[in-house]
Parts: sequence; structure tokens; C-alpha cells
Amino acid sequence: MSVQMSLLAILADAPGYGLQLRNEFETRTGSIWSLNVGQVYTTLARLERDGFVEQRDGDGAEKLYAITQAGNVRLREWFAEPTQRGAPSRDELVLKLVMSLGSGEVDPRDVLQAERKAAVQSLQEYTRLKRDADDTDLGWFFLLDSLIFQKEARVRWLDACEERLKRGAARRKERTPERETEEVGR
Amino acid sequence: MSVQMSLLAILADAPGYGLQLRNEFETRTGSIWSLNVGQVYTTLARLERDGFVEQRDGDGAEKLYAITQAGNVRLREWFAEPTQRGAPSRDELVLKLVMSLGSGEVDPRDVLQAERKAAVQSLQEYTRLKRDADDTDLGWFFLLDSLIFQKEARVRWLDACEERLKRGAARRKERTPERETEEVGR
DNA sequence: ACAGCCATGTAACTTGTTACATGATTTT
DNA sequence: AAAATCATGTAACAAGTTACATGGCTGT
Repeated sequence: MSVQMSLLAILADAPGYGLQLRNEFETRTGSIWSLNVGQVYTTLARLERDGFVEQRDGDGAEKLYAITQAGNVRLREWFAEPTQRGAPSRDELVLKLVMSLGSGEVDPRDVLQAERKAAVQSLQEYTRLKRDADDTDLGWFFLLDSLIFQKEARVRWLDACEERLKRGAARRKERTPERETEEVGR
Repeated sequence: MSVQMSLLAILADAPGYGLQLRNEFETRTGSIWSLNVGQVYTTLARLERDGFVEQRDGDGAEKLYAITQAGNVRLREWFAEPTQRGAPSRDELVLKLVMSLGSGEVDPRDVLQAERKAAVQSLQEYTRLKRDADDTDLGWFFLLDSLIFQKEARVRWLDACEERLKRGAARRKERTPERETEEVGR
């Protein structure tokens, strides 16, 4: 949905053709969310199928696309409705952790640690990007901030989980202290 | 990928059949991430195609599925690798905001506010769920915490964006104060 | 007999995604 | 002329998702 609506939003500003749209998309998102050119064409075809865009005669060989009335309505809807109403979308990391709790297959603490390492690393990367960012590019700034906020929250959550696991282990240890270092082979 | 790996993780604990897997999935995730039964079967078929699970003779009419050697390897890989390496995945809300900045079509502040309202609402919902949660169910607890942490971060981010927009508008107002309430019709 | 649940399955569709083919124009 | 770049497009696939069909078994 996101790609479709993004292209629609770009077309709402001005008609355009394939490559132009790709470039505009990458410009607006600071190239952190890249978009395969081919996908622009497949997406445009699907938007046309649904009546949200239409072709116009281009100056040269380019095929101009323009947003339709229905497309504008849809776009306004998209802007107005809050994201992700209903059930929250599945979160791969949380799923991983929850699944690792189920059995003795994998130590959940390993999952937490691997993820924490990677999270801190990308957090540094984002912070560096922000330091070098152009202050006047609001979109880029917002995007980076969002990445940073989310990653920070993730790191804090990882720490909270680890803390709780530790407390749980300690409590279990009080009762059955002799089996702590047991390891299942293979 | 997540659904496949989740089923694989469940099968790693014990062989099982379709409905059983669905139920186990929903039990582990506290039913907040529901799973259509049909999807279990399509996913199992794809896992079998890839050699990660195999069928066994069930007691009655049920078709038992079990994880294979290759499946176990894949699963361990999944647990070990941090989520989402490479480019961060596209974030619909951020995309929405960035796209709303591009033109005069939509006021970004409207986007922020619609989202903030919805975010605070679900945050309350999650907090209520956490209050009523069973303390001994670690997975459910982690899951809820993750939702809460992420939503809190989102709200803070929304506020930061709004703040920055306000500052930007004020600065613009200093220079061209007379055009503040302009609105493009249609 | 029939309502209801357990259990399996599948056809059909969506969005995202890429690898590849094709031709035109421009640069070196 | 060869290499690079612009521009369009398509075939093919993955993963998620659901609506619907089918059959068996159980309790009333």
C-alpha cells in the first residue's frame, strides 16, 4: 500500500513519468528507502487498473501519468486515516523472542544480545547521519528522527526484557540452584 | 518470513498438525496476532516445498508435520541473525508525513494530529491490557511491553515533529506574516 | 436428522520485489 | 563505434491473506 500511495502523492503534485517518480521518491526519502525502477512501472499499472491514475500523451517518448479524481479521493483518505488501525502488525523480533521462550531450543538471552548489538550499531549509524544532515530538509530530518526514536525504544525494550529474564532466572535459582549451567548438546 | 519461522519454531518443540499449530501460535502471542487457519496450511505447504518440514503418519485423520534437519538449521539461523539487516523497512506513517510535506495538498499537521490521537488511544488500550496481564506469562508481557515502548516512542516523535513544524512556521511568519492562514481550495 | 465443531485444504488475490530485455539518445 | 545513460516495460516469484468447499464426528 505504501508504495502505491507514495507514487499517488507525488503525482498529486504534478504529472510525471516512471523514472521521474522513482527519482522524486528517493529524493524525498533521502535515498534510505530505495525503490527499484521496475516497481514503479508495475505499481503504476496497478494504480491504473484501480482507476487512480491515467496515462496522458507525453512530450517525447515518455509516458506521462496523472492522478485521477478517484486517485485524489483515495489519497486524501490515506492522509486522513491513522496508520495501522485494528490489530498491530506482527513484529519479527518480538515473534522471535516469544518463540525462543517456548522451548529449550534457543536461549532467549542470545536472541536479545544479538539484536542489541545490531540495534546499537544502526543507532550510531543513524546518529551519524543526523549529525551530517542538512537542517533545512525537514523530511529527511523527520525520517532520521523516526528511525532514531524507534531504535532507542527498541534498545530500552531489549534491556527491560533482559532484566526481567535475569530476575526470573535468579528467582528460579533460589529454588533449584544446582541446574543453572545445564546445557543441552547439539 | 515471520509466519513461516514461527511455525517452524513451534514444530521444533514437537510435531503437530494444522489447527494445533494455529492454536499454539495464538496462545504464545496472546491472540493479539491472529492467524487464519487456512494460512497455516498454505505456509506448511511452502515449508514442505523448501524441505524444512515433512509429513508423518498421524494417529487418526490428522496430518502430522515435523521439522526436518534442514528446517532446524534454518531456524537456528533465524534465531541467530538480527532482524532487518540492511536498509530499514519502509514506515507508512513516516512516508505519509514526508509525502505530505512535499506539496500544499495536505497539511502535515493534520497528519500528525490524526495519528497522535490514534496512537494515544492504542497506548491506553495496551496499558490496560498490561494491567490485567498475567505476570507469569513472560511472552505476553514482552509482547505488550514492546507495543507500549514503540507507541510511546511514536508519540514522542510526533510531538517532536509538531514542535519543529511550529518553529519552522514561526520563523517563516517573521518574514512573511500576512500569508499564514492561506488555504488552497478544492 | 441436524446443528455445531474439528480438521484439512485450495483457488484466488494483493503487494512487494527483482532480474532481465529492449530501444533511444548522448558521450567519449 | 563503443560505452554509458535514459527510459520503459515484463515475466516471474515470494509471502501474506481470505473466502469458501469438503468431510468426519458428536451431541441433541
